[in-house]
This record gives sequence, structure tokens and C-alpha cells, in this order.
Amino acid sequence: MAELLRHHGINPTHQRIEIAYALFSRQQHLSADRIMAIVNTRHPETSRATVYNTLNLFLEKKLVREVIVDPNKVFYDPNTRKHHHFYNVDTGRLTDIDASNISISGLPSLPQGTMTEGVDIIIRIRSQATS
Amino acid sequence: MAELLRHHGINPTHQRIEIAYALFSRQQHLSADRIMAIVNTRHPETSRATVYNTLNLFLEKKLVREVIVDPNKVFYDPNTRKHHHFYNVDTGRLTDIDASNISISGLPSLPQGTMTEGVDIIIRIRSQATS
DNA sequence: CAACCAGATTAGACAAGGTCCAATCCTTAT
DNA sequence: ATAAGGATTGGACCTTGTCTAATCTGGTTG
Repeated sequence: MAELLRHHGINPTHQRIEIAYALFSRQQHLSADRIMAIVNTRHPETSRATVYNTLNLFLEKKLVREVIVDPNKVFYDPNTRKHHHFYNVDTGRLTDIDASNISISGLPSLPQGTMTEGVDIIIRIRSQATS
Repeated sequence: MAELLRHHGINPTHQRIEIAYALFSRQQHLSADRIMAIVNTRHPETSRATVYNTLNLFLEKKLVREVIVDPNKVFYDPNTRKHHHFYNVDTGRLTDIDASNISISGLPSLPQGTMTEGVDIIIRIRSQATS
């Protein structure tokens, strides 16, 4: 874990390792508050500021991605390969969709003077009505 | 305008008409605070609670859509036809992409017991480096 | 081994977006 | 005119996230 951090130019401290571990051990999409909860169920208390500092650092160093699908929380995604998401609006659960088989056709060209930063496809799904 | 509201089963009150007008006259993507500002530059003060109540009502009645691209504000979109978005991460500007020419291939099937609610494609763009 | 220093962490104040609530204000129908 | 129901309001409140100044840490040097 420390090695992974170093490889991304991140000084591996206790807290950073804990946070990275929370994300990478379970391969899940976690919100900042979930991460803080997970990290602090073990013993050493980690402050909110540190959690946010660290997640922003991870983002900047491209160790994780952020997923914006819910109006009031950001999810952090340990999977940095190209992929998209199913988002279950009932349960809040995110599921990865590998991007390697996907192609989109019919897109217009980019607006003048801009360049692509990334393409996100979000398929919002609902749990089937059980009636 | 009042007619439009009635057609969607919305009781057309002064405030609701003002808010609808703000969105539909300019065909733009506005955040709640922008809408409040616009509505209140005219004379009658409209409260924050009303703005949010009304926007949520409009959403529920499918008069507008919400666009979730920025971690800390929701945009409301008066365009309810199927479409996607360019999102300029530098300027915060949203631009519509008509969906009628677009097709996506290679998507996996939906997870068991779920149904599609909607598909959003967000193309994040940056203003070109001018170097 | 001690002292130092840069970087990391911390608590707590703060800001912004959004919700909730109880009280008031309109409308409209009678 | 009046009662009833819905709409609106201010303000308290919550949550997510940022900022700051102070403290802590741990690795390096003498």
C-alpha cells in the first residue's frame, strides 16, 4: 500500500495508508463520510480535514477518480481505468461498466477552443417495481 | 406560461410563474441561487424556501430536469427532450447535445432486478490551453 | 542522541447548498 | 364575507466541504 502511494509521488503516512486501504481493499465507491467512518472504526482517530486533504491529494495525483452522480455527495472511485457507471437511484449503489467495449457515435464536434477532459456515461437505474 | 404550468398539473402562482419564466425565457441551465437572484432582481422578493420548493415541484412534474455535474450545485434544465451535455469545467458552462443522432454500443445488460431510469452522457471539456 | 525542519495532522470556525417547520398569507368556492 | 386549503415565508437547522492557525511527527543532520 505504501508502495502504491510512493509510486504516485505521495508521502505515505499512517492516515494516508489507512484511507487508501479503505478504498482499495474493498473495491468500492465510497463517499468521504463513509471513508471517515471506516477509517475511524479502527482505533486511531483521523480528522475530517485530513480525510478531505488526503482525498483531494489522491485525486490530484490520479490515484482515484471522483464520481459525481448524487447532488449531495461525491463518490471516490479507486478504479482509474476508463469506465462508466450504473447508478441505482434507489439504493445509491454504483456499479462499474468497463469502457473497452463501448463506443458512442453521432457526437457533435467540440465547441470552439475546447478540448476533451473526459467522457462520463451514467446509466441511472431503479430497482424493479415488485408489483 | 401559466398555461404551461397548468398542463403539468401545477397550480400557477406568481412565484412559480416567475421561476418558470426565468428558466424558459432564456433557455439556459441555471442553479438554484442564480434563479433566486434573477427572480429577485425584479421587485417581489421570493424566499429561498419557495425557490427550492418550486424547483422540486417542477422536477417531480417533469417540467425540468436536473443536471448533476458539479459537486456543489445542481443545475436545472428547461430542456426535457432527450439530450446530453458538454460541461466546461473551467467556465462551468453547460451546452446541450441533442440525443437523436447518438447511439451507444457495447453496453452490458442491466443488473438483475433493475430498470433504466435514464442515460446521461457528460463530456467534460476544458478551454484550450492558449500557450 | 538531541535538535531541527518541513511536511502532515488537527480542532474548530466558517461557508454554501439545501431542507424543515410552524406561522402567516392568498385564493377560491361557497 | 368567510372558511379551508394550499402556497409562501423566515429562520433554524443539517450536511458537505474548506480554511486557518496551532500542534505534532518523523526523518535528517551535527
